[in-house]
Amino acid sequence: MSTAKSKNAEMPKEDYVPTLFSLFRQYGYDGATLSKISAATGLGKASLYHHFPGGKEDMVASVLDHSDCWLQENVLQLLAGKGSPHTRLQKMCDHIHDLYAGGTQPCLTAILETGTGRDLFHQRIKTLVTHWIGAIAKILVESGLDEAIARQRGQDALISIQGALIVSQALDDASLFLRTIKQLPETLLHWE
Amino acid sequence: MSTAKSKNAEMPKEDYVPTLFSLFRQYGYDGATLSKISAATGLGKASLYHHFPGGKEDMVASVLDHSDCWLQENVLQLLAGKGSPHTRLQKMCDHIHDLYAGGTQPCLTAILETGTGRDLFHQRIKTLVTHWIGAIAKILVESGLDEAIARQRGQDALISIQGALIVSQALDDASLFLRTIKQLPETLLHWE
DNA sequence: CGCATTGTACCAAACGATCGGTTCATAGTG
DNA sequence: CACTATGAACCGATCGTTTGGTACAATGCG
Repeated sequence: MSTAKSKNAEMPKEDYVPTLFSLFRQYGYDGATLSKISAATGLGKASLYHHFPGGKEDMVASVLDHSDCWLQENVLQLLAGKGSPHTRLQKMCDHIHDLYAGGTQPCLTAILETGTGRDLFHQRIKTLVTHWIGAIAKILVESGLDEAIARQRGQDALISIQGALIVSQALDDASLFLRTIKQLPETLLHWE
Repeated sequence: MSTAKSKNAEMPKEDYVPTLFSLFRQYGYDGATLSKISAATGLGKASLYHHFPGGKEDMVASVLDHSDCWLQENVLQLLAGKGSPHTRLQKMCDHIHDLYAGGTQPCLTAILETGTGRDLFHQRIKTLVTHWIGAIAKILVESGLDEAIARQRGQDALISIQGALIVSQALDDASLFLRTIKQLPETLLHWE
């Protein structure tokens, strides 16, 4: 009986990362105050500093570690694996769908590129996005597209995902996002 | 007297809107503190409250008024005007290029959809984006596309613009944004 | 075994700094 | 002079952070 909310359950700090992830993607670095974080995690401020000695910056860093891990498992390994390119891209889109809760949740990296967060995490985000684009471009080359075209389409893939998230949330209409990622594999692999 | 010479020339509050616009698009609602606003405008806090009695929320509202005006002049009137659809879309893209400084500046509406700003301005932003999409869809219908397809492509246009802005800034590479808006008219008008 | 020691997980309270917001005396201009 | 615009000080609230401590389980040792 391990999952129930026991009062004295000792939680390693990884267990709080999903909650932090949800908070930072919603409020951003400046907007996610320690009070909000304390309320959301159920931990006192001081306890937060026990798990994350570096404070708020440390928390975001942990969330970004988790994001790097997500990208590795759900995109990089997947795209480099077995199956037809179309199938692999399809699976990537399924994982993207889950990550953004069907278009109802914003993107962490996008929101961290604003305000104070940008100064602190821009380089990490740049690296993450670069790897993502590179992995898509690679599978497109593998399936026969020209190198330059593949690189452009890798960029276009991220553009579509990020743009669809923003517009979907501006319009309160997730169907926009769903349509975009659904047709993404065909769009990327289309000839000429 | 002419416009130039008075040392303490009275500045109507509209003159500060561009500075506020630049600040809010860069830092967001939570990140743009009154201290930053005071420093950027050269006005003391009291003077800011003289021009904007409603405080920070009032300032953002004025910036959004300005944005509504921009959309009206640079998109809605333009797309409803004379010239071939392609030419009009081209001109719209030129204005978009200027608005976002060639892809080097973030989007105000996107950043206001985060943190505290979302609760305050979501409805206004939703209306603005809806009008933008509608205007693009209308000109596409006018040039012969099916109504449903035109509506989708109007959404796709905003998705591409917003996405390109985000990815360009994540990668420190404005060429991505430039390429996207350059090929936007052809993409929107393409047959089939 | 008994019992002190250590280490972990947690929190209430308070820190100095800064937040958004307000007031007011006065400098500048007509 | 009257009046407007403003700089500067101030307000209570909240910011991120730190201190000092409690509760408890595991360990060391006689």
